[in-house]
Amino acid sequence: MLMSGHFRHLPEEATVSQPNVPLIGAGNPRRAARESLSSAAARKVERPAPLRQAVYEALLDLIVNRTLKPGQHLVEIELAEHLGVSRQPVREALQRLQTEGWVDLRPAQGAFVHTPTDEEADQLLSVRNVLETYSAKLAAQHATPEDVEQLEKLQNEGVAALKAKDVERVVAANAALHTFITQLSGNTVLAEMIATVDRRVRWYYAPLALTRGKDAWNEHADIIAAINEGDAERASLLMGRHTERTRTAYHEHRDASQSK
Amino acid sequence: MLMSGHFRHLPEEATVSQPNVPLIGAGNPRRAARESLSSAAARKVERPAPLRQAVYEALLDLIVNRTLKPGQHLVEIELAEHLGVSRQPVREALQRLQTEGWVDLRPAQGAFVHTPTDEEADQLLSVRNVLETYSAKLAAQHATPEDVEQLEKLQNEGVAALKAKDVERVVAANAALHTFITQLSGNTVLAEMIATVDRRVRWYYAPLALTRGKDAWNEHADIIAAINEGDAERASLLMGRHTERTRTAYHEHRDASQSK
DNA sequence: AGATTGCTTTTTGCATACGAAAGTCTGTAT
DNA sequence: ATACAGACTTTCGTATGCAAAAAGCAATCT
Repeated sequence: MLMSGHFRHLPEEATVSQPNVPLIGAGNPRRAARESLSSAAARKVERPAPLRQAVYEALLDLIVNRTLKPGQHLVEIELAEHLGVSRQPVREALQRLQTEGWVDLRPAQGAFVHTPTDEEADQLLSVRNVLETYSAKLAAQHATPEDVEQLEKLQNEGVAALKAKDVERVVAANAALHTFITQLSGNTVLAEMIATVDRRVRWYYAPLALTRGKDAWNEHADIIAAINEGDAERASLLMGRHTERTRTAYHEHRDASQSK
Repeated sequence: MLMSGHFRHLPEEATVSQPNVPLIGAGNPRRAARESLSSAAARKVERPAPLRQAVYEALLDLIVNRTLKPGQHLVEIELAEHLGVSRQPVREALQRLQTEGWVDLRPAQGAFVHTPTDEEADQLLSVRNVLETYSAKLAAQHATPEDVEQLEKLQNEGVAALKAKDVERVVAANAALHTFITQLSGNTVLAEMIATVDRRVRWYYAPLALTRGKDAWNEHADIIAAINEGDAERASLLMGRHTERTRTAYHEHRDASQSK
């Protein structure tokens, strides 16, 4: 019977911008909820993004940062009350999360945070690698000297972060570099696809907290060189090797942590 | 003001199984609507699939077969009345169609059938080719003798259809062969991704009504041979060439029909 | 004539309500 | 003590209702 407005399975101080807006009295709940939810992402849109968009982002964030755990049953009304909206936008957000693979919707039972298997994680990783390899090829064909300059900037940042042993910075720099290459491909469909897959891959493998060291950044340097020379085949080949090594590293790391 | 229950922009005899169920009197509309909509796909599910699933399939079909034209504004209540359900399941189906790229949802304006640009179509085709090339590689690594036998069956069917000059049969055989290879890859994530992309590619290029002739099937034969030998690199290489030629053929065909 | 403002109509977005299905618990019979 | 039946509870799925945004339209002003 949904005691108080609280969200049962969440820590009291959850990581949402404005959790648990109380919907006081007669005011307009929609307006209030929208104000509270539509932070960063929604603000720059001309026409206010619908509530469901904000709900989608909030839920995705809760899943990615593991406030909502894999396998957990998501009860619509609890999510709704937690976010200060009705069930409807929550449902629509869950629909979208399902098609993107973040939750499973079981008929007449509701939504469950998707639990990835090792197999599925590996398959996604493979697909990402293939797509990234292709994006490197295209990037080599399209990159301008300014683009290469930017690549080298990102590369330097990564190496610096590595030297400073700042793991978080290394991860960020690595993501930035790879993302930039996907965008250089000029194929927006491809870039978006990689972004989507990559987000799930990171989610799956995040618990491993793995970063490859200097080797990875040497490989980056070679890839950038190939892009600079416009050698598409070589850029593609090197990216293929690079991502494949990352994949192997994940496997070894996982097997090691599983057997202990 | 929504005269009669009709769907304004559709021909009277639309291509849905049971259009315009009247919802007579006091009965249970949900049950009735479900019965009428849940043809083929939904029937085999144990627990009855939700209405939104049937609505999704119906709408996707209407879009793919171009009853609903690119750019057309989809008014929720018209779709709802046409299908004999309320707006809610329609909304949820539209959500899903958006994430899959079939419709664009403009805030406060509703759904519009997505209009593909030449550029987007080509990008999708490129991505599909890359993924299919990879799937051929994996297929060569996994295929059993029985699988190869099945491949050859499909190949023979295609060649026979070609000889009979039955375009529709050729298209079907071609799709079946490619699909089977993606499944042989053993990577379900990959296979589903290809299926999704492929469906949109076919939609975009369908107006061209293009089929490559004997060459394509010779290439198929070579690919199957490589898979049979377990030669992953060769299968991959050949599939890459094959899909690339298909892409070129599309381009030439399109440019020809555009300039006339 | 063309642009502009204010009103009306249409359509979306969200909230609420209700019936139905799945899950849970309790009591009884064996 | 355990297994089964039935009522009870929870939660979903869909329908309906209502406020607000957008689109259309007409009268007015320049």
